[in-house]
Amino acid sequence: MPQIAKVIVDVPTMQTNRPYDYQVPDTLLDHIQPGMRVAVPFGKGDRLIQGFILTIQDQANFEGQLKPITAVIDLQPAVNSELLQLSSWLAERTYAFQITCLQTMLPSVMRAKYSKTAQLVDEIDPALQASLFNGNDELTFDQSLAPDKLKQLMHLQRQGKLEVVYHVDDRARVKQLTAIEPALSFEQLEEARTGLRKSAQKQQQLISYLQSLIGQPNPLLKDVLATTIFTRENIKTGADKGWLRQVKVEAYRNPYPKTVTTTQKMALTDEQKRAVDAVVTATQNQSDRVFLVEGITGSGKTEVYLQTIDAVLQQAKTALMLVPEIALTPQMVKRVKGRFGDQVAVLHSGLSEGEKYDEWRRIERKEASVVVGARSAVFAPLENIGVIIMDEEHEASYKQDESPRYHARDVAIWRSQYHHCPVILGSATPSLESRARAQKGVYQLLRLTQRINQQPLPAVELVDMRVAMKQQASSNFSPALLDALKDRLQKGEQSVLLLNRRGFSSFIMCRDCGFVLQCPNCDISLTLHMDTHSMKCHYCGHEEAIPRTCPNCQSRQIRYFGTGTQKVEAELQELIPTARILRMDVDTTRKKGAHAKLLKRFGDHDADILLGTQMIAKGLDFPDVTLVGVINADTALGLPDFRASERTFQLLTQVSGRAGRADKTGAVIVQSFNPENYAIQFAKQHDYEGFYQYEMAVRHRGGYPPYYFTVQLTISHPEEALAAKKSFQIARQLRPVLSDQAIVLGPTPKSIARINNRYFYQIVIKYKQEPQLQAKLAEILETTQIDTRHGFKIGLDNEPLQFT
DNA sequence: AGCACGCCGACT
DNA sequence: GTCGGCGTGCTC
Repeated sequence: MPQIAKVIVDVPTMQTNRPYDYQVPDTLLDHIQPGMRVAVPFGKGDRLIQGFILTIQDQANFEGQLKPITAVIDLQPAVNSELLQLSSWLAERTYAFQITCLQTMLPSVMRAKYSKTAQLVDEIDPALQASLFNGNDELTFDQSLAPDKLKQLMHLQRQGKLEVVYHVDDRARVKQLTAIEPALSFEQLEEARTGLRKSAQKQQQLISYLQSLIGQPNPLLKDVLATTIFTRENIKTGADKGWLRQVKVEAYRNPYPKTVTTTQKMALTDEQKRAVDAVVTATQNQSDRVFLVEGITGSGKTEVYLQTIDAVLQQAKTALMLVPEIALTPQMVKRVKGRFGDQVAVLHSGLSEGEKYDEWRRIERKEASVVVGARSAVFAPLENIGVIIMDEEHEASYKQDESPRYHARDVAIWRSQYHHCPVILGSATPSLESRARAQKGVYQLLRLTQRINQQPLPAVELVDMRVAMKQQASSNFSPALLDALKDRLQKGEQSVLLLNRRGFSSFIMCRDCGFVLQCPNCDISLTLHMDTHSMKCHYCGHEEAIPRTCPNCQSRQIRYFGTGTQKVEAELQELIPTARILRMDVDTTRKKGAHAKLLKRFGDHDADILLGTQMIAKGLDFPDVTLVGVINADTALGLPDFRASERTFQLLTQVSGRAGRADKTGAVIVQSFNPENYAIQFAKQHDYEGFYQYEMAVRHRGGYPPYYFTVQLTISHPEEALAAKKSFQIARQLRPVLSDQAIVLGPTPKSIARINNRYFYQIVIKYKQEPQLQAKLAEILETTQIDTRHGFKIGLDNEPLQFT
């Protein structure tokens, strides 16, 4: 019976976003399986591309002549049945191509690279061969190939003297090392010894050494050379005489070679114990319940995760723990590895491609049963998952900002339903979406209100910058903050300074009264557009002139808001010349490992003040930091995004938690032009619940998530008028299928209206229940496919986090 | 994406 | 007359 494989091909377009039928050659029949990568001919020229086998069946849907699969790339399926199903779901939910989803789930080295070579199949003029092929008979096509040479090649191809050969290169390489293995038995070696001269001391010793290896695991050559008296030459002699064999062994690139000190379970508080018990009970009952652990900083959320993982491992299941990229510090890894040892695999962007591949293989081979990783680790090929944990679940980095625009939280919940296991979402400041679900009973709320060390949360002092500016204009430092910094310097204690860089220069604020220009219709800040010299609302398109004086207090001190870290560093150095300042921002942490190095230097007291952007707010824990200063609390508030308050609250709460975590009490100083703003006030009080209630009312009033679902369409074109026209055309198509409950915002131009010479427009749909919406959006994507030929790009983001 | 087919302007 | 421009259609 002929076997037909349904293959998803690596051609990310709308038209090819479906399985293609291929014939399975008899030679491949016995080991081909769904989930394997294959190389298949595709299109007129039969160029070779990578594909994924979805299913194997005995009937083809396609009427025409089927092409055979050229080769199977994998020995084992690269994607198991669960992840295959997940890729379909993900493609549908995020409006992405299934091939893009499949590639996203795998380490990047498993994505094929393509190349094309020209191969001579007949004799040609030797002079031509010399000039074209440099004397060889093969030549790779690349961008450096001159057009006239290309012409000559095509001519030869038409004459049948040259063939174009396509290559699919799997870059997934297994690292191999050489090991030493005795080739003879103990007795045979002894026999070999008798043939030696007495003086051949080294060889005698080598034989004894080989005898001692029998029954032992084969040592690596490099270890033998490093730890024994034998040289490379001795080993070679042994191999030549047939005493030993040099064998290739697979090795993992180990990103954490240092042995970690084991750590012990900590005693749990009653609250922690209750949380662990609740989740562990769920794991025993195979329940796919979602728990929201709302725990203040220092309440020991991590210990709850670790003990839950421990219980899950005892049930012979596996565990997946997601952590935001910036929180995935060496300290964090050490803590988990210290508890669970070598069965932990770590996946994050700091690893090389090869290291990621090796960690992935360890998981796939069931050598690792605990996975710790950032967003994409949610696709780790674990089987029999017992719990999925997502720390800092409110973090925006869990949402991928390119296709497939998935949220790791949604994937985690999907997988938990597949594995019948619970999910823990943990945060000191849960996203409103999650907290609201806990309110409705969709998730189960577990609160940790006590700090482990029984210390009070640090006192937060608000400094009104409107007042400070009057005394000392144009300084980023209020007298209060400056005095506190000097005080810590004198005591030999450390300080952390946060510069909030979000919303840099994009909005304007009055320096006298803190007034931020708002849209009259939307309760959202207007964004400054320098290209059109106007203030615009990104939601409704409202536009007005840039004010010269403050509409609130008539001051002329109304201007763009924003400051860079370098400028602040220079200013601070001038104000406190003796302070050793460490600056941490995108510029100083670009290189691999730079982030960790900076943190280590600070931990080693190489500096007194750590100055940085948001990245300093996460997870770092230095016992000698007794002061946290926030230079500008309000910049995020000026963003044209309804989540601005939520982000500000989260950020302030997080940095506050950095102060005085050990025995020393900490202080927090927050500079703000809007000290009365509710997000800042609730953060000062460490009152998440209060903020949650208040913000929910604001969201309710404005009709924003979690009261509404949202979906964002982005339309772009090199010509602005065409982008605008197409957007309105799409909006017109949408309205008829929507109910009265749905709200269509826009089309409006995006805040950065032009990127790479393309003009961007967006449409945001807010809705509660629109059964027809998903299908209509998919249809729009389909029908606008023709337009991509004419320079249009249409993108869809389900539940966007960024509205800029 | 990338390849072939197809239909119009400036060259041997 | 042909070479080659890129608009259009299709890929099992």
